[in-house]
Amino acid sequence: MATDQTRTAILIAAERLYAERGFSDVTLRDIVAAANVNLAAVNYHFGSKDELIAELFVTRSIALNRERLRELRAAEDEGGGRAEISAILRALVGPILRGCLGPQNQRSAVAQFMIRASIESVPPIRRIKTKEIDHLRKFAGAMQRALPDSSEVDLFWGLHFALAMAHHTIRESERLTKLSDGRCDLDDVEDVIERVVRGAVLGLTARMSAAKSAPKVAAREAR
Amino acid sequence: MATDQTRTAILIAAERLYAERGFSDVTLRDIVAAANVNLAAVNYHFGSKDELIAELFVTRSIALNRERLRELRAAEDEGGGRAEISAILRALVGPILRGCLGPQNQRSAVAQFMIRASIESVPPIRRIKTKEIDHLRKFAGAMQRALPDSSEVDLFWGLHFALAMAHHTIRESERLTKLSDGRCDLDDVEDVIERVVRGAVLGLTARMSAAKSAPKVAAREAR
DNA sequence: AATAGTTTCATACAATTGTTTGAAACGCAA
DNA sequence: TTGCGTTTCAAACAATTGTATGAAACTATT
Repeated sequence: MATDQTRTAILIAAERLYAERGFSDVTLRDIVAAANVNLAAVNYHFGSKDELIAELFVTRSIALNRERLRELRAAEDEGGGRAEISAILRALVGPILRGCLGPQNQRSAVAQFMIRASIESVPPIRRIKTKEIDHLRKFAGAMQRALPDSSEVDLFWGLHFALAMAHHTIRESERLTKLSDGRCDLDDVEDVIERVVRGAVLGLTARMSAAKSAPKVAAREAR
Repeated sequence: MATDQTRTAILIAAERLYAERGFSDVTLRDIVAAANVNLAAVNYHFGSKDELIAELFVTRSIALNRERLRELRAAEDEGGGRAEISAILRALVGPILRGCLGPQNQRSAVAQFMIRASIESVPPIRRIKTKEIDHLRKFAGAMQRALPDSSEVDLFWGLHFALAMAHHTIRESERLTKLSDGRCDLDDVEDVIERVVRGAVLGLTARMSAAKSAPKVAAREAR
């Protein structure tokens, strides 16, 4: 078996191509061409195309979640077991944003692949995706410890909105650049992260500290 | 030509199927089966599959934008030419959220189709999508009038985040329900709209009115 | 060196897809 | 009714895709 050259060559090429062009645009023939291996190698080493994608997703999902948890633990340690809400959210959205934005050359295939997976939702991935929820629960737990007075529902919405802003920014970065005539700088990743975190934190903390600052918000009229 | 029965039957069936199952899962044979017409009818009436999708997208895009603008104008009229920022954002995200969430039976195929289009980004749609930016500029303009002291960049980010929260909520409604064990009620559309609008407005107005309320937000540590 | 197990390769297969074709059916004016 | 343009239809076509096959090449143990 040696070093599984062929196997890993396929994995690397598949991840890169899927990350760049999406699942629906990339065929097995594209992958084996990029990996410089024979077409039949995919079925020989992985059984089927779906199993290749599944293995890729599982591996990368673990890697991304590990990085997120690493940052979360670091933040918790720094705060003596209780992390700031902003640090928690930064740990949640930072890794994916850093991996998908910024200078082209230092973007990570892992993060870009995961975004594709979260966008396209191809069958083999959909089947696995349930596990992601367990991962998010850890962040929900940390948020609850950071903001013990907030309602659970509000916390879930805050978590959800943080991911919303992060993912949408990655997916529509081109549109935002065009809309703003380049004035929104998507290459300043740390600035983007702070904007996302700030937006989410405001939504989570406004009830307690800034409830009266935006009076008209709750007013309903139309319909 | 009579009433173009076949043509419209194809359009209706295609919109419903695409909205329900996405572009990649629906074949022309699925569409003509649902529409009860012959396979060749698609190419006869539309030229190609891509042109069918393009016509659908253009039509529906116009319909959704019209509804958004109608609500925006209504809000502006009520405020004597200057709409509240919350009303502007409500006009932006309300129509799509109302069309995609809530009771299954009263969801609109238009809105669901547009979400699919914004998610999957199939070639014929990508080519047209530039026009959407012009539409968003109108909302950016209204926001600028509502918050003349805000920087343009912040306004664009606010607009972007509002759409982020709306679209992500539609796409990941199932996950949010599961994550929160059903405690986040996605069927209460008006509540969802208020949460999205509130989140976006807070981000836009916090600098002026609640800057000191969330002190730690801007602090950077880790790395 | 010989052999057994693993891996690679060219090629073929079967299924699916969008598209085309040419004849049949239809609608309607002359 | 006749004739003509439009629309429908069944069938076939060409291209693409994931998968399977069987022989060849390779590896390593005996």
